[in-house]
Amino acid sequence: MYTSFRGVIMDRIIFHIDVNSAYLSWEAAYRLQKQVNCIDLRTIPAVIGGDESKRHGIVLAKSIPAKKYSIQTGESLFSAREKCPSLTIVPPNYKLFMQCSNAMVAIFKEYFPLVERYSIDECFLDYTGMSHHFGSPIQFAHHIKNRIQKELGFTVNIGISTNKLLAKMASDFEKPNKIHTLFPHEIEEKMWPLPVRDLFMVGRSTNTKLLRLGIYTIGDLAKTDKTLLYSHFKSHGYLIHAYANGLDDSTVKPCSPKAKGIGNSTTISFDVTDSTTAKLILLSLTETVCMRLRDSKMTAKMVSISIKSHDFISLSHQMQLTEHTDITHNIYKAVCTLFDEAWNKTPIRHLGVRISSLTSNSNTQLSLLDFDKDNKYTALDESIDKIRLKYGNTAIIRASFLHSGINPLNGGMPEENYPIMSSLL
DNA sequence: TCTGGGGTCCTAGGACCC
DNA sequence: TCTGGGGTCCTAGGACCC
Repeated sequence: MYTSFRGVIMDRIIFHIDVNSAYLSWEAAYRLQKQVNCIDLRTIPAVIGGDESKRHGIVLAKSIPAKKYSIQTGESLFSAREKCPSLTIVPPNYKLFMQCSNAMVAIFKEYFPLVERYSIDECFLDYTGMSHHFGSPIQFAHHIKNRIQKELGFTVNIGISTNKLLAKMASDFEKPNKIHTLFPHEIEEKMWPLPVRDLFMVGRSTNTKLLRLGIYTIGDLAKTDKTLLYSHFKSHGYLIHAYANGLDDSTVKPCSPKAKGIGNSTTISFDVTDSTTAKLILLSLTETVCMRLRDSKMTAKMVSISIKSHDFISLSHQMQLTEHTDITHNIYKAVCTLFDEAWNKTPIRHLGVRISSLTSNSNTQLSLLDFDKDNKYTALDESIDKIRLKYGNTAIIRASFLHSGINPLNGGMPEENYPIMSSLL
């Protein structure tokens, strides 16, 4: 709720727009546009999936016919194929996905000064006070949905309500290509009968615990005593209780305020059993992370690594640097120390590098002791960044990667000389 | 050849201080 | 020798989202 200039309390009108099976729809629309007489992936059991030979073989998006075989996003392609042997599997094309996402956002920006890009395929819009210009919320939702379908070739669901949570829940109702409202007076009828797992922020683990407590539907949760929920879920209990009752006072925000951290990680196509190889992969991850850091004009003080072993046991280790930096060499030194301290010699499946405690690079002070050395490294990083910007990421690589068989820049989109997706959002 | 990658937030428990 | 207690900071891990 907010007070208008006349002092009248008005309900907000929030839209949540969600692309139906985003990756799959985008690929399908692209193929239809490029090729004549080709089959629409949305009409057959099909998924977008990673490369199994690289151990990236999971379902990233599924068609509605694939969903009928109970194929789930995130499950292995191996098990998806078991459920549906005739399944069509298509690799992801992240460049295309970014273009489709950007094209959709461009349409929203024709009407809305403020678009919250919640993810690559979801946006929140604030329609409050706009009925005057564009008609009733439902009329406008039809207009914008039809425009996207006609001009971009894919469908969206639109949820309409008085806050973001309810709008998001509404867009998740029947799909595809549908508009739903979930106003407060409709909560009891439309949201409370749903399984509690369908509520935003009730994940697998919370769901299991709720079922054990005899809480099966969102309505059950809404009517559960808050203090009981607190005793089992701490502050998360209060959150899901409020959500089950349709309460959310967060506002539609312009893009992402500022990143709290930058990280890249990779699943390696083989198990790594020696520290030389592991550190080479960590270097490639550090390079990408640091390029993104410098690109965002920030410096970092916290460095963390993560290791997932061949048997899927994860661990992480972190350390604070003595001062903020954006120098690849200095961050890599910390990464190596962390790895040596953390690795217990079990074969490694996955490695990650993440930096946080970010601050603007304009207020970073150089250490007096290392002043000359740091200046040299800063100049080196700068020239490398420039060359890569101008001639591509493979134009200059560290000698240690030569003949190593390891990608010199790891993280972001595999196989593509393309900027990191999240940094474009 | 079953199980990705990029994020954010919260909490338990230990270290340390007075 | 019957083992304070409050506070802060840090870390690792886990939960959730897309």
